[in-house]
Amino acid sequence: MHCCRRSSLDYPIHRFTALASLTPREMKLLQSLGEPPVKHRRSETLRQEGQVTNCVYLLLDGWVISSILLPEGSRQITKVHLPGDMLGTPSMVLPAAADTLTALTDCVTARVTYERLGQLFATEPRLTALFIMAVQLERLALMDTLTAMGNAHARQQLAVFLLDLHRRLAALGAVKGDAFDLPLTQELIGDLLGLTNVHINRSLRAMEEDGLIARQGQRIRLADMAALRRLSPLPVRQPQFAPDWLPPVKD
Amino acid sequence: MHCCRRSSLDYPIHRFTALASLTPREMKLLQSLGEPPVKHRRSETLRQEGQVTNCVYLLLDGWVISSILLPEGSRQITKVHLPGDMLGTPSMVLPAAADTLTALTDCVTARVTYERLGQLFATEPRLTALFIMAVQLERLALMDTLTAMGNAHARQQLAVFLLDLHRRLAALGAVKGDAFDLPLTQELIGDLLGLTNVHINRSLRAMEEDGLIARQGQRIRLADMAALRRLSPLPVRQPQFAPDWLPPVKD
DNA sequence: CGGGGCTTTGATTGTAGTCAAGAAATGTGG
DNA sequence: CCACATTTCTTGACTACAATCAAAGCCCCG
Repeated sequence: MHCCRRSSLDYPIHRFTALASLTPREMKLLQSLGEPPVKHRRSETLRQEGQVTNCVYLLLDGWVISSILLPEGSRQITKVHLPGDMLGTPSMVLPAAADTLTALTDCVTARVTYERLGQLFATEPRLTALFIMAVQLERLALMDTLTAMGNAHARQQLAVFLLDLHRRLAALGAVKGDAFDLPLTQELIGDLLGLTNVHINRSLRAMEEDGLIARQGQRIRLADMAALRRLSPLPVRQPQFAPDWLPPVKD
Repeated sequence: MHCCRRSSLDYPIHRFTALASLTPREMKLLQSLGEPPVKHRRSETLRQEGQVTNCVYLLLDGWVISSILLPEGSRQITKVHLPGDMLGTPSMVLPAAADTLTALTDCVTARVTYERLGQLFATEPRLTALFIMAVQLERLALMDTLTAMGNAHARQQLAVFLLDLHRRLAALGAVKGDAFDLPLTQELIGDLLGLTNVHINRSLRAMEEDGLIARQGQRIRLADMAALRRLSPLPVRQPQFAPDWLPPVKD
C-alpha cells in the first residue's frame, strides 16, 4: 500500500458525475471528499470481512471485488467494482465490515471517512439525494443478479454477467470492438454466479463454440451481442438518476 | 382498493422508529409523510412492474411481496415485506417500476409521493441519513439472500429464510412460542429461493421429519432453533442503525 | 358438497457438483 | 532469456441435487 502522487484533478468521473449533471461547486466538493489516493497491488485485501471500519472507499482505478465468506469455505462475490464505484457502503450500518474487498488488478482508491460522509449528509441535500440514488441502483443490480441466479441456467447467467460488464466498461471507454479485458479467473466467475469453476469452463467453452464469444488470454470479445441479448433473461435498466423531484441545486 | 378511516396515530412503529430514537418532531414528520391509508385485498396487485409511478408505499399492516417477472414465465420474489417496511423504493431511480408489489394478505398501505420524499431530503438531513441507512440494510439483506442462493442447498436456504422471518416477526410481536403464521404457499417460497414448489415440499417435509420445524395449516413452529441456526450458513447481522457520525438532531 | 387451489408423492430427466489428472499459461528467480 | 513453480484451464467419469411431468389427495371456501 503506497501513497501516490496523483492530484485530485485526476479523479475519474465517478458514479455521480456520470449520471447527473453537477455544478462546479458540487464537483469540487466530491473531489475533496476522499483522502489522498492509495495504490494497492493485485490480490491485496483492502479490507477484511468482520474488521471494524470507519470509512468507505472511492475506486479511482482498477478492479475490486466485494465478497462474503461462508463458514463452509465457499464464498459469494456480491459485486465486481469498476473505477468510479464507491466501495464498502453496505457496511455503514454495521459495527464491522460485512464484505471483504479484494484488489482484482493493481488499483487506486481513496478513503472517505464516515465522519466526512456525515458532514456531506448534513450540509449537501442534493448530493445526499444523489447518494441515495446510487445506493438504490446498487440494490437494483443485486435484485437483478438474484433474479438471474434463481431462474437462469449457467449460460444465461453468463450472458447477463458479460452484457452488464460490457455496458459498464463501455461507459468507461474500456471496450473496443465489443472486446474487453476480463481479469477474473473462471473460479472467480463461479463464485460470482454461484457455480463451480468446472461448470463455468464448460459453459464458456460451449458459448465459444456457438460463436457467442471469443477468447484469447484475459481478453474476451462478445462476438454475437444480439444472440447474447436473446440469451439474457433480464431487461436492460434505464436509470433516471436525477429526477426533477430531488432537492434543487444550491449555487 | 378502499380508503379507510385509520388515523395517522395508528401508524405502526416503522423501520426508522424501530431502529433509531426519534425526536417527537421527527416522529410527527414521519407520520405526516404518507397519504391517507388504503386497504388492499389479498392477491391484489398494488403496482405492476413496468408501470409508471410517482410514489413509494409505507406498509402499515399485512404482508406484501415484491417480485420480478421473467419473459420465460418464472418469477423471482426479491423481498417479503412486513408492516413498517417501505415498499417500491428501488424504482425511484427508474422511469417505470422495477418490481411488482402484490398483497399476500389483506393489508393497509400509505402512499408517499416522490415529491414528498424530495421535500424530506431537502429539509431533514437526519431523517434523510436514516433513510440511507434503511436502504443499505435492504441491500445487505439482498447480499445475504444472494449468498445463500449461490452457496446453500435447499434446506439451508429454508433455514435462512425461516430464521430471518422469525427475527423480523418477533420484532413486531407476531411470534408466540417460536411459532408464526406463514401466508406463503410452497410455490411462493420456491419463487423466493429459486427452487420449485415440489422441491420446497420435499425439503420442508424432511425438515419436519427431522424435528426442525412443525406445521399445521399456515402456522409454522421453529421447533429446534439451535439446529436451524447450525443449518443456516449465514451469520446474524447486528445493525447499528444510527451511528454517531450521522447529522445531529435539529430540535 | 362441489370445486379450485394447494400439498403430497412417484418416476424420470437434466443440470450442475465432485473428484481427479493432464495441459496450458503465467509468473519468478537465476 | 531460460527453467522451474504455480496457477489456471481443460477434460473425463461419476454422483447428486433439483427440475419436470403427472396424478392423487387434501383442505378450504363459497
